[in-house]
Amino acid sequence: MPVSVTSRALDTRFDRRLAEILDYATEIFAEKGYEGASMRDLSRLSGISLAGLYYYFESKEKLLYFIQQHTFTTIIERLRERLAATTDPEARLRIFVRNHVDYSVAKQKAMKVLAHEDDVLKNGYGTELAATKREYYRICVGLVEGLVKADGLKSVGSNAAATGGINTRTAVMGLFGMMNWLYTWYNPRVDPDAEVLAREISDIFLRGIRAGKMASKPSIDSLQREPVGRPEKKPDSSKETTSSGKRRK
Amino acid sequence: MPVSVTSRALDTRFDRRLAEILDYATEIFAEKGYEGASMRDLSRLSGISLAGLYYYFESKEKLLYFIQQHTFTTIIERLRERLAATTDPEARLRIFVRNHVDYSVAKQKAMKVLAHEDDVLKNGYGTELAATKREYYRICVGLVEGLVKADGLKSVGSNAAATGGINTRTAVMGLFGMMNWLYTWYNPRVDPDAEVLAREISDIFLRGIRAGKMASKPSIDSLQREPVGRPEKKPDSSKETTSSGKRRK
DNA sequence: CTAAAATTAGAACGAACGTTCGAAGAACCG
DNA sequence: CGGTTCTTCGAACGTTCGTTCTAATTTTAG
Repeated sequence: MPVSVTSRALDTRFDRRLAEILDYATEIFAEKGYEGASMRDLSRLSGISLAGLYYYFESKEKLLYFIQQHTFTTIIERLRERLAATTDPEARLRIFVRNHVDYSVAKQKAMKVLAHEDDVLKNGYGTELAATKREYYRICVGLVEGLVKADGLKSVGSNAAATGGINTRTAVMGLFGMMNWLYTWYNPRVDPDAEVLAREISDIFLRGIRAGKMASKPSIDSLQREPVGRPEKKPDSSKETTSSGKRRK
Repeated sequence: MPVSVTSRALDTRFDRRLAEILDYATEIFAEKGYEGASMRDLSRLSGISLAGLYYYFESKEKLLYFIQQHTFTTIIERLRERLAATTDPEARLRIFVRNHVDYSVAKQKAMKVLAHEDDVLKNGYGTELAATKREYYRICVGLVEGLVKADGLKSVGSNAAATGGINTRTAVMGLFGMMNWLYTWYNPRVDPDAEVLAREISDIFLRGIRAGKMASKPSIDSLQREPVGRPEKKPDSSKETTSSGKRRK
């Protein structure tokens, strides 16, 4: 019977062993992808027999769930601790970025698994993870809105706010993009450390969403709704492709 | 024998049929991932028998290669056409973003496959795609450097340039992050169209890399080298994980 | 030391995988 | 019309997949 999911309980032999296996699993999932990695790969890497693995978890799916859930909750946990330190909007946003970048740099593989195998888990664990993810997203939106409010003015409407002429959702997703893309390119040997990196990303974002003398139009947009998706038949008009092949022997 | 890979040659029946299959393949690869999707899935979706598929291409791997190579070269092709229109640095950067966003919105699934199955292909096709990708990346770096130069000053050093205090590589990767993350969240029914989206992303990026009155330190950094990676043993000190499991019946 | 509990692993399960083969059907050209 | 070429497919190939069964081994506690 499952007990907890958070950090505690590294005490028992069982938990320590499971944690070790999860690290190995994170490694191959990051390397070969969830579907591409086999339990036999994990067996080989961990040195535990194929059947032996199943003493610690009940399925490959649950293995992925453990990894993702732990990664997510740890990030949020640490964020909450750090955010308690200040109420200044800009400082809080910088803390958010710093926290995310810190974890991405320290646990690059776990972040890759989190970002890469995002929509693998289905109805059971999938919805729970989606909720955790939404929670994290909402924290970020809250920080950005706090920032917009603190800067005074420039906010247009209530849910379709404009940040320097930029939709809040777009801005937040842009920030997540910069941070979550890290795993594809970050190389500790040539790239700045987490502190510098977080500052650079924060700078781009903060300057980016604040109004300045723009080259194009200042900000006349305010017509963007929130995500409430109504069901509908999607036409999806995409066609066109390549040619070339083998053409029969 | 393979002939071309670019846009032409939708003439023959063979090419038209292959193009159709590639569209179906893009769809399931986007939905289930390359490893997760089976040839039987593709057979079912396309209505072509399992064996019949192999008349048009020689392996699942080649299928992925076709999709990725075509997507990449099309984007670059269109970009080159559009860039010919102007020499103004800012306008050119905006064209780059617009072109990328346009394609991402119009061919969301293809972009997902491109971004998601980035490191699946190995030595043969893999290196060719990597070269194409690097070419695209270099175009973007060129545009950003042109922008920095046009803004005058602020450039520090030659390869470790500072754009408003931000490493060029970081800035470019941040931009790619914003654009390539699109496929994870963009919803045509609630989000701005490509034009608006491209403008918002460009605005964030352009304001972001230009110096302004900052809240924190202005820009004293200039100590970041370029990617020249020397081979070395990576220690990779990451440990720590979750607990909880089933604990034997 | 002994007995119970926790932990490991060899071997095998059915299912699904990518791919191939040979023959049958459809289209084309004289 | 007949003959050649292009296109399609059912059936099967060998392999690998996630998972389970059962028994043996190791650890723990009295």
